[in-house]
Amino acid sequence: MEKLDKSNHSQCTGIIRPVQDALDVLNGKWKLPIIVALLHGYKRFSEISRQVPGITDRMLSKELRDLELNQLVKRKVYDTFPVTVEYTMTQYGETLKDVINALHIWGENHRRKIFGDELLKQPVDKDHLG
Amino acid sequence: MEKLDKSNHSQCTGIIRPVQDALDVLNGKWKLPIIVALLHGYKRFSEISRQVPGITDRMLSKELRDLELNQLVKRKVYDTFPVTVEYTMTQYGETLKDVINALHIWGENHRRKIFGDELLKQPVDKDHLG
DNA sequence: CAGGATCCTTGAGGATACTG
DNA sequence: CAGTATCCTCAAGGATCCTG
Repeated sequence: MEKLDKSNHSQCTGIIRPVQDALDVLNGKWKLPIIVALLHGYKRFSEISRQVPGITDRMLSKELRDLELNQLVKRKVYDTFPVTVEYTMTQYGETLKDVINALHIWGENHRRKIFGDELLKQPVDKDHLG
Repeated sequence: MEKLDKSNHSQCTGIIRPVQDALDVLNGKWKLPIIVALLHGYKRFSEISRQVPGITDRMLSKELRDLELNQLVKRKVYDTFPVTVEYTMTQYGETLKDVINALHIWGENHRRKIFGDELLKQPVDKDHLG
């Protein structure tokens, strides 16, 4: 029974998990567009659907459930006919703004950097940046 | 020929693309562990491989190429025998630290929030958080 | 309106073997 | 040592139809 490989910087490696957690919350094709829509105040299922072009009902439903499980989004059902459902960001969900902002800043700069460089050489690899 | 749907907040929707760009740079199963390893100064292919448990040569090679294309990582070949290759973060790559830090802070708090809540109810859904 | 159920496609990633 | 080449699996996401 030997020591596990805890040498030098294994504690630092522990940063990976929380960072991945944060990334997971935003990952997938639709999470971000949905979150942005909700941060802008859109609420009903069909409204979000319209605000997120291309998404299917199935995915929207699934992703909203996911966001709800992560307590980022709150779901309220109104007993109208047909039924109306209202989605809102939770207060906690709003804390994502900071993260998204950091990503936004870096991402914008990255775009300038990559396109600025590569457009001069080759028609940018489509797999490289969306 | 009608106006595209540019109404109200379509400019704000433009934040989605750069944020996704930033997310793409970090996404996938291995990007982050590799980046963290390199931020800690690990360099040679096999060293990184050891620092990122579970990764295959194929994936490591592929991800490093990807990071290199994004100019986050620099690759240097030394004419030894057998050949030695050294990977280092570029100065630009180091700018990721800020983003990763923001994700880290939010992610750690998220972990506390979700586990703190849910452990009291049910054995946490494995699909929910890694 | 707000979804659920079912079936299908695609691509990320794994396993294994090989090479300069 | 530092990869490439091939084949394979599996899950994210798409398409379509159905319902309270």
